[in-house]
Amino acid sequence: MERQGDGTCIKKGPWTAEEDEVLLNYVNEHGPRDWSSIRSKGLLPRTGKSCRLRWVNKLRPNLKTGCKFSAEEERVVIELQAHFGNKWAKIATYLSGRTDNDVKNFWSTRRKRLERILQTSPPNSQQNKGKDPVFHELPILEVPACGFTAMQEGSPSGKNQCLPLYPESSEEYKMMGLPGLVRSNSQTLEADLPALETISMQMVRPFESVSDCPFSQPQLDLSLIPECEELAIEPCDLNFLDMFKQAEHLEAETGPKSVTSIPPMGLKDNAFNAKQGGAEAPPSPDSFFDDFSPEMFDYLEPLPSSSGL
DNA sequence: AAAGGCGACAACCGCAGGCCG
DNA sequence: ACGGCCTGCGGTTGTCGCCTT
Repeated sequence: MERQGDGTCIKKGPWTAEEDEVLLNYVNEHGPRDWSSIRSKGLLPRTGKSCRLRWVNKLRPNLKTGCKFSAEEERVVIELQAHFGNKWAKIATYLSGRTDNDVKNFWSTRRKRLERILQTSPPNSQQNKGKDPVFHELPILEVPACGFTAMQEGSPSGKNQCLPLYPESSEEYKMMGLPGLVRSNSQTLEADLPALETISMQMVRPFESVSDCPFSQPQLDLSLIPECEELAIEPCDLNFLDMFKQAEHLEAETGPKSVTSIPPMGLKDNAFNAKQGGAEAPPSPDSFFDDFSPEMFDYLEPLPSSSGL
């Protein structure tokens, strides 16, 4: 309990069943609003904020409480995070029964795990001396941002298209990741929102089989955003290729079971090798995604739930 | 069996935006 | 136009239970 200036006490910490009941009764009677009046009326010694949070995250109807993220949900979160950034509330609206807190927790747990996995990897090659560790860029590496665009087969243009992304800040750019720099022609994000709705629909009705999963059918028609082309090459040098070299090195040392035995994220061998040689032109945009497949997620994190698809 | 690591989840905090007087 | 209040959001931290060593 914490005493306020007005003499009243504010309770913090875990909610009791009795408090939940009071809160539910209040919402049933008044609707999910006027949270502050719950305290002012003396119904609960909780702030309006705390009440709202409790209702949104636990008491609201149709929540998937105690239910782990399915493989499809994971993929959707990954895709949407690549496009929206850390807009958890927005992402949550595309996942039936999930709250922003759920998505946020899911993502941070995932990120922590990835960081830890890579931290246990041997030190980077000389190329990384004096640079931030590669794992700082992890969210980039795990997000093949164009994967879900393959489901836009019914788009008006009749083509599968990548959502356009124009990073306005370096932070946005970092969050987005290289694949997000690739897009087709002049489409707006708003124009692609129906496609996102499709994702939501898919989440409500889980894919019947692997072959139904739109993520497994990448047919991309992509081109680089001209103004970002230069930027796109940079992270490739700094991160992707470092990762690939690391992976290659580690695989030689520890065998293919190593967690860092990383497939080259859709880079075709020729593109990868050309880049390694350093003399050739950067890989073509298409070559980044020709090999995209759902398995590309799996090196980062096994998806136990996906095995049962 | 005990200890530590880790993942999942719950809840708080600070900030920003909208609304209203 | 301005300030206060309310709501919503994102970041962070704490807790608990399970698993591994």
